[in-house]
Amino acid sequence: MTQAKKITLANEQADTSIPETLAPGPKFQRRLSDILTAAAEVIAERGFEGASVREVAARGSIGLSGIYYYFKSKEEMLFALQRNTFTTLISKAQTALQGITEPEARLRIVVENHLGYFFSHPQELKVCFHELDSLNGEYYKRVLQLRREYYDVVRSVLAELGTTDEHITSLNTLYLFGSLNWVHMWYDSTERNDSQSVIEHLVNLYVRGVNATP
Amino acid sequence: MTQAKKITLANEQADTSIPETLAPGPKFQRRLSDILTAAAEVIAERGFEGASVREVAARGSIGLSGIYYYFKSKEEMLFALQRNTFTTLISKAQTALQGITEPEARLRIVVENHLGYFFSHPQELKVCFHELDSLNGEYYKRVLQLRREYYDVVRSVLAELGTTDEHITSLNTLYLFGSLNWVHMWYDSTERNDSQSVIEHLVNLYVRGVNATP
DNA sequence: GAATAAATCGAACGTTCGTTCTAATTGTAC
DNA sequence: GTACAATTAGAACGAACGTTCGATTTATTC
Repeated sequence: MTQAKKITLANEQADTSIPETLAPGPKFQRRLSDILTAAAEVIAERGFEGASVREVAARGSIGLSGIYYYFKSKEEMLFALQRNTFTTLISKAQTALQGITEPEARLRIVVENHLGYFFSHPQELKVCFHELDSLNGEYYKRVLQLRREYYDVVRSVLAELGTTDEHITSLNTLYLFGSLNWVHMWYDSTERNDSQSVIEHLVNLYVRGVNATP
Repeated sequence: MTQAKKITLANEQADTSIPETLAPGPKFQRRLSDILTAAAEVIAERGFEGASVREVAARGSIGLSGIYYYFKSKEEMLFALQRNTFTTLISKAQTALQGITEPEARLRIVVENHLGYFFSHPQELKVCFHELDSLNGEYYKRVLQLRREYYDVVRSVLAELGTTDEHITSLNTLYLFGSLNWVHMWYDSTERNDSQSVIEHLVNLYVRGVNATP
């Protein structure tokens, strides 16, 4: 009954030690994931305020009130979407970085990871990009924390690359995030816009730009 | 009576040759400008869909229905805001570039112009950054055209700086816009965040990053 | 100061929104 | 097949939205 609340907010497993009924249930998770995909589509297209729960429900093949079985509010839906995206980005980046030591290769991995996820999940990234401010209170704080974690991953990679000045490295990290997140405004997957060259030229820009003292 | 429509959409002067009554009237323009400032504040804070005409009216010290004396719809208000911002950005950049020939100096001027306008009008730039997709039809087309004009100004400056490859120059221009437009997500004017160093490091990054063949 | 235009106001309209509630349906274990 | 929980459906709520309209106030011209 309070399943949705537990899952999306705390992600804590039901610690009931009764028989063998999988607590959240794989079916529940699959349905929830479907709804989040629909939500990403609608919110990316209309913005969070402009997206109606009714349209998310329709595109998720569920009734309007059915949404509220999985989320206690529209805002919690947005929170779950952003939380999923950032935790995925962080864990994928950390996995891909493991064992790689060469600084330029590590930067390439970070850029590839981010843009690769954008190419396959453009709506999710666009929503995370646009709608942080649509969250309030605890939701806002927790997503902000995840963004900081992700930011730290990228900054530590840039720090190894060139200058040792912390302030400059921080600025460069923020500039890089700008470049990365702006891609959705111009990248057109229907044109033969080579995704690999987008990645390569961005890496080149920062490899050359970060190095060398003035 | 249909003054608002003429001004905001076509900007055509009333060609009545009667005596000496200034057609649009400076008072009309001043009031319209006040309302647009209020609109920028509210839309920057709540997003276009989330911003209510009622709140814009209240912050502009005018009644709800008074807004519709100046704009025929909420969407036209957003259009006027974006049009003003981009035409200002373009004309300021062109003026500042006049007579300057050194490529690096020209890039510095472009970055200074954009960020300087952001530091003094953060709400307006945030709105332009976020809400292009909230416009439809003719409004959308005309703002898109202005963005392209501004993009061309910046691209031509970057083209003089280094590589002669058109495709790479276009990519670098888009990366630069990303870095520039992302600033509003992290720049805090209350902290002693030195705005000049933000400009300088970004210029350095692109001066070094654009040059040199792989 | 009367006449005309510019600017503002207050009330109301139909619509859509997020959310809730209760009942019905489906799946699952004995 | 009966009992019970998980899941969905339908109808309804009050609130807030963009927009319109007629009347009223303010400014301008003679």
